[in-house]
Amino acid sequence: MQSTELAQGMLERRIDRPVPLRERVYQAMQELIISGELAPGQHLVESELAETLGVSRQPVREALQLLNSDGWVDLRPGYGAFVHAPTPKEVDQLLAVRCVLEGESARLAATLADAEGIAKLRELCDQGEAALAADDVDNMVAANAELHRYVTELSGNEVLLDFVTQVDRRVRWYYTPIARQRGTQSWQEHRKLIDAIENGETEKAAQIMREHTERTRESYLKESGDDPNSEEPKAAPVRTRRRRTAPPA
Amino acid sequence: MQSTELAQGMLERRIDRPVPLRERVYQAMQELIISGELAPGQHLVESELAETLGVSRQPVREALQLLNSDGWVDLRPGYGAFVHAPTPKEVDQLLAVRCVLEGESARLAATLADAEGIAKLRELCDQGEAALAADDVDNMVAANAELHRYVTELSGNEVLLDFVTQVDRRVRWYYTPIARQRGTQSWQEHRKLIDAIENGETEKAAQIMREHTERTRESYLKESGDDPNSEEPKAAPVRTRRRRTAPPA
DNA sequence: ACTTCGTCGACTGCCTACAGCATACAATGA
DNA sequence: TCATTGTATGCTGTAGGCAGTCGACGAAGT
Repeated sequence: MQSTELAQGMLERRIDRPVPLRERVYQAMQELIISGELAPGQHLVESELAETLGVSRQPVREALQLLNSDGWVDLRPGYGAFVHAPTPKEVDQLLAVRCVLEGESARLAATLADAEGIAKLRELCDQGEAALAADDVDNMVAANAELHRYVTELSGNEVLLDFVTQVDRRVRWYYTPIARQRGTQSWQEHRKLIDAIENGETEKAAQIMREHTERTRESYLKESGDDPNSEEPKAAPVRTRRRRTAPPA
Repeated sequence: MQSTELAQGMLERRIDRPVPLRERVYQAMQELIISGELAPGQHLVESELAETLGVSRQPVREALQLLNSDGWVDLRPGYGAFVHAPTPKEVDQLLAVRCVLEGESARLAATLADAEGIAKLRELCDQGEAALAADDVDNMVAANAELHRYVTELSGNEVLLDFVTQVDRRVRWYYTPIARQRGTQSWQEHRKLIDAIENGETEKAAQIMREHTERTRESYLKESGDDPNSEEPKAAPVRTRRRRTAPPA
């Protein structure tokens, strides 16, 4: 009967189940970490977080495990959770991995991208350059991130997209100063990349992307002034009195 | 005082805390999935698993979340956990990602590897070829996996190692038939790879590794006979009576 | 003083319990 | 006969609580 099908059609928009608490805790804690309210190395006490966020310990625990698998916190069985303190070395290695992954993204995108995709890439370029001209760093970083993400999406490899996203989450912190430093040149490179993708020049696109991301990496090194081999976390672990401290790694 | 330092030195071996239950549950379930006892698509009921494994639901939940982040099971909030049913497309994409990641591994290894590392690689080759000659597929697969892993370790990039391991876990299933098919040729390629690494020929090593893993990927396609674009899971989801079924994705 | 031992508080890991929703099935009406 | 509504049951999400262990601190012994 058509009424049935119609009804089903109307219900097709998935019913949004209430978001589990663990998801919301995850979001909240991510923001607390980004904002620096939870300092790198700091010991995260489940009961405190639970009280602060107004939930029980269980969703907090589950959120912590999520955060752990995303690299935001380190979990030491029996000792608790600690805000992850990235070392310059780790960031450098992440940027190196990003370089090869996105190189492959560009290569695949060059074989697959259609006119629509190209148009969207160009528009993101416009947005980014407009933000640059307006000295609006936040929007420039956002446009940049979305452009890179979208290239990977155009690669048609969802696993690749997944990995790139993982890397991206863990280095997003460091983009702002880099973006400020790289400025105009970065967007010129984007333009060339898009041209190569449009023309289906796979190797050239891959090459451009690799060099582009490699320069980002160099920018990070210059900007941070850190020894890329340093194993020292940038922020020293916080120790408060009567607080469990991290055991020897 | 030296006695103090001595004592600390002796304690330096980390105290092995009893392995948390969630870890053991994780292991157990991984094996159940690999052995096929838990079929792809099957709904995993927390209380059943808890009873089977003799623990409460909590560690089971935590193990499920671990398995989720490692790609073994899919978690749908409010609906429960389902054994991940990989599609040929997904496996193909994973192998494609592995290809670029390990290519980079080889490149870096060629710049860093020392004599000791090279020797270990050669030994793994010996082991693998011996296993091949003895028609011992399991050991051959193991040697192959360890060789690839060790190349990445030699790259000196721990993040890269982490990512390669992730990919590896998710495709390990499929190695056995491939290894059987590729046989001798695979180990010849390994030898050439090691030579290139030893000689510090970075680009050549990377090239060899990319082609080597690319051939693995092609072998998978041939062996499985599946359309790499198929979105259909290889094993149909199991539905039992009175069982919660997967909601529309 | 310096070390060693014991005590205390704190936190994690795990368990049990309960509320609410989802599904399957039966009953009801057209 | 088919669609719809009601009902029972299973399962997830969350709360709260308890035992074991770790770390800090102080007391006692050397």
